Amino acid sequence: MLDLRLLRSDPDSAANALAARRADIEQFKEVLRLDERHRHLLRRLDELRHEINTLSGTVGQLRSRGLVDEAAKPIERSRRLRAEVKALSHNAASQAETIRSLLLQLPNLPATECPRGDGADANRVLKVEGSSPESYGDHQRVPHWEFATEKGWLDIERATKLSGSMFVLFRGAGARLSRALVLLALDRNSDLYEEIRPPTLVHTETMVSTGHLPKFADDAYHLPRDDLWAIPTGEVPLTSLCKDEVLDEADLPMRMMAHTSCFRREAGAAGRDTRGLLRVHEFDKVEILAYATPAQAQDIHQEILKRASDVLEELGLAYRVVDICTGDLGNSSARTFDLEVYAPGAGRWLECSSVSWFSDYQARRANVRYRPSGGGRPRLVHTLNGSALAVPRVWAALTETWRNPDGSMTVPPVLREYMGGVEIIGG
RNA sequence: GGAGAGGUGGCCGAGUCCGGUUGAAGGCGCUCCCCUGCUAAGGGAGUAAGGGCAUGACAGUUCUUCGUGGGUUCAAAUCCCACCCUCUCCGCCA
Repeated sequence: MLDLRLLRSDPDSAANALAARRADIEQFKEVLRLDERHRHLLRRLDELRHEINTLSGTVGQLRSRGLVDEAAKPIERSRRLRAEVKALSHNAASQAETIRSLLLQLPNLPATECPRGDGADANRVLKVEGSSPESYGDHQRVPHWEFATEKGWLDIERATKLSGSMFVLFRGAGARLSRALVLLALDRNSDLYEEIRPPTLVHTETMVSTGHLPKFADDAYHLPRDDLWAIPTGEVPLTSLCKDEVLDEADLPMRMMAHTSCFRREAGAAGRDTRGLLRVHEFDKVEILAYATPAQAQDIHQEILKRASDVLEELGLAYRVVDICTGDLGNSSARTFDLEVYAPGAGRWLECSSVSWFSDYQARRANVRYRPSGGGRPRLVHTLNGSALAVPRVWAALTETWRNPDGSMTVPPVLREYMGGVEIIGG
């Protein structure tokens, strides 16, 4: 959520920033208009309440001195004022609600460094690491959905039988490989990031805090009977972990990681990227996330990016870093670097991590604050996160990249300790 | 799911029966100052959040908030209703 006072004090730059990401400017202007009226009403209410408070003080004093008759007049006046307050405060409350719901729909302001542009075409590739797409052998250019099923590592047909299309099932060495990737990602970050195993079902409010609701309700699974939502990412519970808390500045940055299932309805994506593991409804992911002071935020952003890309490097995968432009930025983000891993069999770059800086947009919704070391008012933290490793797409790129001419797969050295020391699978 | 107890400021904890100068005693923590050669101990002062108005800044002023929402009243932490959450016991269950 954006800071209303900031919008008020500099509406033009806010409007420009929002326009850069193609947000609804009319909605933004409506917020400002309503806010103006709302504040006017608040002022009037304050005056009325002040008078009521004064009058009841008077009544109390008169009565304590036994002057009951003298109290009749202020009581009568106060009673009339109360009626007025009731009527007006009803209006004020509904105004505030409208303002909030409009505000919740407005996306974050993109960072000034964020490349301008209307869509994915304007995203900027910052760097490319590892083998070039042309350098792979024919044996690596086989898509995973062809050989992995054959090898018994992946069983999409049966997963579909259980849960429908776009659900997948790993088995045998494939399942173990999935688990190995999770363990690797956790181990590589356990030096600084506290491991957390959060709930995967959360309240509506928790989903609102990260910005996944109210705008993107269609993308998430909802259990109406208990009004719980299946998290689309570990970012959701981690961001709200310290909801309504005031942290000490000395505790920042506060780093956390979580391995969870992630659930996505992928509404509107039906028929797109549906082969194999390219786009699935449920997947495992290790998320890393930090609360930081505004001053620490940029360093942490780079730190998360480095950690996420280091794992890909260790796995011997080619990847690139993409600086997401304003028009393609996620709703809550001020700046995002996507990591895309190259899958030679699928023949394309697969987005496997979005490393984002949310400024105070999520923290304002979740109300996560810190008290500055020098004292003073609590301030909102900044939130940052990224996938340390999202299993399916990395699994896909990995099995394709490390595929041998005989159809077996060499287990990358870093994964062997998690694979029972095995060097080759499917031989 | 049943019975009981409880939800108060950064934390602990009074106040709730008998509504009024209590935004809230006391303590802890924290900040500043004093004292002590250092440390330990001691003394003093300050210290909730959010919003409106106003301001160059500091100060100021006012409103709201004692789990949440509603009600009664001139006046609610305190009375009434509903709901949520926590704890203990019982039941059920991996």
